[in-house]
Amino acid sequence: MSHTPTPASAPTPPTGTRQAQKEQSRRALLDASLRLLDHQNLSGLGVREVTREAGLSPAGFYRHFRDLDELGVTLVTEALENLHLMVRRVLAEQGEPTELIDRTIAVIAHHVREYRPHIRFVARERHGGVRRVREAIAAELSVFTEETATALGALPQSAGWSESELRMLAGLYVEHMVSTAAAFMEAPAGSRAAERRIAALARDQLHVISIGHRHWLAERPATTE
Amino acid sequence: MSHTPTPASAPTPPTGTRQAQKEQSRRALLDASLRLLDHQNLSGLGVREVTREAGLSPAGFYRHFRDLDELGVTLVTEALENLHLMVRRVLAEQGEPTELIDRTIAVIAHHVREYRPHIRFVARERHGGVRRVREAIAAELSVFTEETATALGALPQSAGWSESELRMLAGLYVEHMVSTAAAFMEAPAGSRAAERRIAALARDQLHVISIGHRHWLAERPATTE
DNA sequence: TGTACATCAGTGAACGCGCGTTCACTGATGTAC
DNA sequence: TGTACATCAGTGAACGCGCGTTCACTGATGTAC
Repeated sequence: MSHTPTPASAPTPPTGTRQAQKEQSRRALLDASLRLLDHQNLSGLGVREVTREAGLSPAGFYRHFRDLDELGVTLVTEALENLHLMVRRVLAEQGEPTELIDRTIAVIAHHVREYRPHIRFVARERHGGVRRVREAIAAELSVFTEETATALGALPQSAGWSESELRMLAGLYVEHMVSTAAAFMEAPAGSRAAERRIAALARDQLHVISIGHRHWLAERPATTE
Repeated sequence: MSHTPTPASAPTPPTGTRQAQKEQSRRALLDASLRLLDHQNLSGLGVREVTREAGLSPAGFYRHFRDLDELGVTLVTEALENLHLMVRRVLAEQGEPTELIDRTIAVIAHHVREYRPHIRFVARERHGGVRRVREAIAAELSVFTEETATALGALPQSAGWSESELRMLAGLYVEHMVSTAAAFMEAPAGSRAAERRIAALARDQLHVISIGHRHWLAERPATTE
């Protein structure tokens, strides 16, 4: 913190180099894993495979992680931080429903473009074979639903809604966001045409939900709650 | 076809026994795989693992399948036939929206209870590591969306809807069915309480969509289509 | 600045193991007469 | 019905291979004086 910046190529290497190099290797392992996970499951990953892709010797792996499960958990955390970022950006939007919907979709599309490997990882492992990972994802999505419910509660069209009704609606929105992100992700990498098609579809679907939102209090079924 | 039924425990074994025994082994391999896939990915399955679970020798596997990919494709086909059955049963329902929604959820819950391993398999591999499997699932879901669109088009509240609007709405319903099935599936195996909670939530969410459906023509955004 | 020692990220070789696949075989099932 | 031969589902042994993990090591980085 209070150190002066280290000059480039000093004759005596500056303090901190070692730690920075270690961090670089760790990052290389994580990035190599994300690359391999593009066409593979977490449970299919191998130590030798990852170190090969990262350019380390197999034994080097153990300077950074006890085993692949530990690396897996690290990836989950990273991926979920990412998802978190996306949801927060969506919820920060303001304005009329129509603008709000368009900006929500734009945020999702941008986020998938920027963090495709992380998003793919979450989609793949959400119902995947590793229980600990599945539960971490479910817990995070449940937090998102709560946050979304709070945000929805602040909108004028939610006046008179109970908390559990808000959570119900939030669940619908979150589920739709997830499946829209998955759709963007499955689209051919650079295809603007596909992206536009998906965005237009998602937009209309969000409008259907939004219209349902507006008329719910007047038309909800009798036995709700 | 024109054979008489074979009497039990004949001194000379009846013709057809051999084929029936082979079929039994094949079934054992498929069932063993489904059991193993309850806590594992398709790409994590092994020939020796499957034959061990099925009670065959490793070499016996090759009398039935060329490799695990072939077995995997067979499982996909079976699971999707199952899903097909479920969707057909949902679409065959008739009546007022409220009844229709309740019966839809009942069909999904029943189907998940009956065919949990198949449903789990589809959920797990939908975004899983095997492209061919992923594409088969996507293609099948797309067929369901078309069928659902046709069924929705026959309802009185869909008068005046374009084909592409019907597909858009059908996509929303199918996506919701899938995520409801996934929710039932993740619930603790026998918990009626959890099932009831999920069903009540799904019911209200379907009502929101249904209300949106009813008001769409009057309130849809200007630039649709 | 220079020197002597400590740390520790990364290496290369070695291990035992379970894997997928092949092979020649066995014996119950099926068929022809 | 009985007999002699054909079929082929399932077996057990064997193979070569890549895996995860360990180990003693090396040499660049860091520290104390």
